[in-house]
Amino acid sequence: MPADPARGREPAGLRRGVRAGRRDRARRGGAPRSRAPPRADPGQASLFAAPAAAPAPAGPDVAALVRELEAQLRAVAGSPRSHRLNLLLAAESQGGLIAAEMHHEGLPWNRGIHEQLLEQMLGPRPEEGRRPARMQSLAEHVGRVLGSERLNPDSPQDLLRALNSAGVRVGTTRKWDLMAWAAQGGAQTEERRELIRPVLEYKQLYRLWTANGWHWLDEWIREDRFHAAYVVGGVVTGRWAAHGGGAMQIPKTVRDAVRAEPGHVLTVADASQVEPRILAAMSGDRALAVAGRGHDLYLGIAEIGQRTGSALKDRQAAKIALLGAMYGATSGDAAAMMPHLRRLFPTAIELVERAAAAGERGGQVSTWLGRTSPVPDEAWFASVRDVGTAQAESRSRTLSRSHGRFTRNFVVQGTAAEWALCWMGEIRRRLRSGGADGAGMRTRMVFFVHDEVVLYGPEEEAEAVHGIVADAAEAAGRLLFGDAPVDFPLTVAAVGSYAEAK
DNA sequence: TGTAACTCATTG
DNA sequence: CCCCCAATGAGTTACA
Repeated sequence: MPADPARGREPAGLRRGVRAGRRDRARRGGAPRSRAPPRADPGQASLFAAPAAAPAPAGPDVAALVRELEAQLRAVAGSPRSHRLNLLLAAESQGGLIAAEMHHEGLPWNRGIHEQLLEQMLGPRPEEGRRPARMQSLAEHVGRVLGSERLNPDSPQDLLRALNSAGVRVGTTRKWDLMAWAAQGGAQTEERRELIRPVLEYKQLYRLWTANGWHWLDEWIREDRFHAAYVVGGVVTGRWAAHGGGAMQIPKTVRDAVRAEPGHVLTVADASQVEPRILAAMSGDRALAVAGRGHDLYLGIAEIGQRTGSALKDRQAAKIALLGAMYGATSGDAAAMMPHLRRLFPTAIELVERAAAAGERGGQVSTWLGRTSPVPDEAWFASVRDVGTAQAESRSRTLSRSHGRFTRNFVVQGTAAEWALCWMGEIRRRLRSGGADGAGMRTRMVFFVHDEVVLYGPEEEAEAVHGIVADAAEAAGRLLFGDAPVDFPLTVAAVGSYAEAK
């Protein structure tokens, strides 16, 4: 059953019911549309009770909610894909519940270990408004080395000027630009590395300090828990977003502060190569599905590549090619491998190409369960139509292609988000019905990042939990794709520290 | 002075 | 190897 990612849009009532996301905010140009009411603070636990002392809260208008629900039910009933839409609504609803539970539960966070880590890397906590000692001395050192006293390395402009005048020919101050410059040094590569080393070190410490330093600890860790505030369906594709604390970007360097208490264990379950597996399932591409059965999908492709003499002969090549196909790479190794990929997996490639073509025309695409992509705004259509000059035509193509890459990725990323939602829903159900006495287990889901779930509970439940997350992954695949020959293997680790996983 | 946009690093 | 998809957040910078 091939999916048609470019099929017609859903009824308007449903499109309001299934939130379109927050993409408008990120889009430049054009006034913010601001049609959505201010989002309720996810940290506020009570949905129904009005704050006692607050005057006339702009709480939910029950009559309006009922009207919205009725419109939604009508829209779903009138849709040719009502079964899938109902599944989407149920999954979203369950997702809302899970997000609230995770927020309430919180990820165990050992403040002492985090502080130890900060002190080790940055030095003691500085006075307010001052740099940590290690950063201050690095800043001064960088200034001396580049011959720019009074350099403020926090300022990209300052830093770029100083680098250029010291002979470091880079266009930006990005880490990768600096490393590329050093790598091109020929015989001087080592000297160049030595020159930029303190700059890179400063940048690394700066990031740690500003994103996950003492301020972050003070603001986000309460009683040794990090309570991530999720926004279910907050991303335009249907992925979860998180508001506050950078919950979806917790760097690997601080994950060692996530610790189980004695007698407890963290179970970290990570789904492997979800998006290409999703692509295999929704396109009905048997060859791609079979390539991932029972083992690493990219390795599976590499094996096929070797057998058939294709250029996709190692894991890295297969990975780059497949990611490029889903992201819409137009240059480099990924683009060069597209013909090989198309020869091996024509059905899968056709799906993403059709999604891209629809997007380039300004059309909508939809996920497996029926979430539709937004229509570009009027300015987009105007620019795409304007091909009066060479410059305008070039701009038109850039915009068109860009939206094509977005819709190309939307179908895969959005359907992967649906799978993840079903996966967590199945985990939740099994946790609640599992356990020796049937009263449910004590282990809870405490954290989620797109294709990875962290659970926390007593050691003695760890083995059962491992089975539950794996069963749930399989069940989610069946729920969405029936008996399609695609499986969803996991990497599961029962650990005392998040840093030990993966 | 206050806000919007940019820059960079981080995650999947 | 940093090109391409989706995000958040802090700090800087441009500008009204």
